[in-house]
Amino acid sequence: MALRHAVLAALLDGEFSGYQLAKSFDIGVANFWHALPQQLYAELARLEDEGLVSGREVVQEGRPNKRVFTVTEEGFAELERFAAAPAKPSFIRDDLLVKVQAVDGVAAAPVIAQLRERAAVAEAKAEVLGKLLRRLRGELDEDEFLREGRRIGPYLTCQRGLAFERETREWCLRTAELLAWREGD
Amino acid sequence: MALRHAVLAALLDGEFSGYQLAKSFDIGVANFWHALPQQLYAELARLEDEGLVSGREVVQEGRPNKRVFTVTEEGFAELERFAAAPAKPSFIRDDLLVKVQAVDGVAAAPVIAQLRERAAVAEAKAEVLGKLLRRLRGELDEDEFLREGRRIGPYLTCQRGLAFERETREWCLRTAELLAWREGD
DNA sequence: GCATCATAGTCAAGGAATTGAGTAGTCATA
DNA sequence: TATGACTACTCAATTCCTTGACTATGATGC
Repeated sequence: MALRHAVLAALLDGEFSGYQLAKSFDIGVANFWHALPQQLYAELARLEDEGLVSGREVVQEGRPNKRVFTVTEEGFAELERFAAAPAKPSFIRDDLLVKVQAVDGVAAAPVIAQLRERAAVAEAKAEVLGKLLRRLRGELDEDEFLREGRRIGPYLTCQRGLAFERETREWCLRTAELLAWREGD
Repeated sequence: MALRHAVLAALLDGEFSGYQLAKSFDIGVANFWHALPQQLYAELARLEDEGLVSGREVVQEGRPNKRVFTVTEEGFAELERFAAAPAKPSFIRDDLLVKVQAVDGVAAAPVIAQLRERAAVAEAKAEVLGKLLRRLRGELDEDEFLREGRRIGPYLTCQRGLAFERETREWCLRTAELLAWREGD
């Protein structure tokens, strides 16, 4: 159960509601953890139950009220424990790679189309991440920020995400070209 | 339910038993899909039930017998359908990145240690993948093989895996150095 | 004055994955 | 001769994740 730790880590940047997390998970934390809204709500409820986060009602005008959460002392302690514990090996799951693995045995055309689409998605995501990086470091240049910034965690993970998306794009395009060439020839 | 497709894709390269798959998943298919032995056995049983693979007993000397599986016609058809269906977005889950995200709020030392360990693991995996690539292309050079080979799927996915591991290594090392420097200063 | 979208969240069912233990034969080594 | 390591596979419990539908308010467009 490590979604909880991803949530705690995301909440280090301030108060967020389940809804906000569900939105922002897609660009920030989603570089390394993905979750649907229902999961986030459920996890936040559990975390609050266990006293690792505390929620408060925010009354809003012009839209429904929301509950925002912050990490408690116990929450920090839990993160601390988690960070010091041995990490389980990461894993990727990608339908598209399964399809490429099987491409010699199935029709290539739909796989090529999906590779190109994925390349476009990766490019868009890379751009978003690039902007996020510029926003995070503000006026400073990268080296300066990384030496002196007081909140570099998200920056570092975004760097990783950006590199990943760029490479996904390159590989998808290369692979799509190759398969298309083999089809046409 | 897409483990089944990863299994089918893996079985395109020949007959394998659950045990063999469980081993080789770690180097080949595990670049994009990870599964424990129990899951593989269960999935193979289900696939056989549904007629997508067919198993046969192989009597062995000096070790327990095993059941190896091959993809049936229906299995191919299922793969075909899968390859043509829209791919769900891939996702990554990585404890270590969660830890880095949270690194401003927790002790950095254990995170640094884990980054270095991960870098070493990634390097080892990159080497294995490099060897696998050389083995797959045999005498040919890469371009030639990709133009003319008749089984390039695994090669392409290994390329992606190799790039991923290399980048994991670079990022882990850079990040570990940075965090260590910030600690020491 | 109605439809639609965005915010904000909830509920329940079912499938998939992880955890942990267990069986059983073979082989090397100490 | 017994200890551990490897092959080969199984079972059960639990936890986790996904799918899909549902409620409700306010804002915006037509």
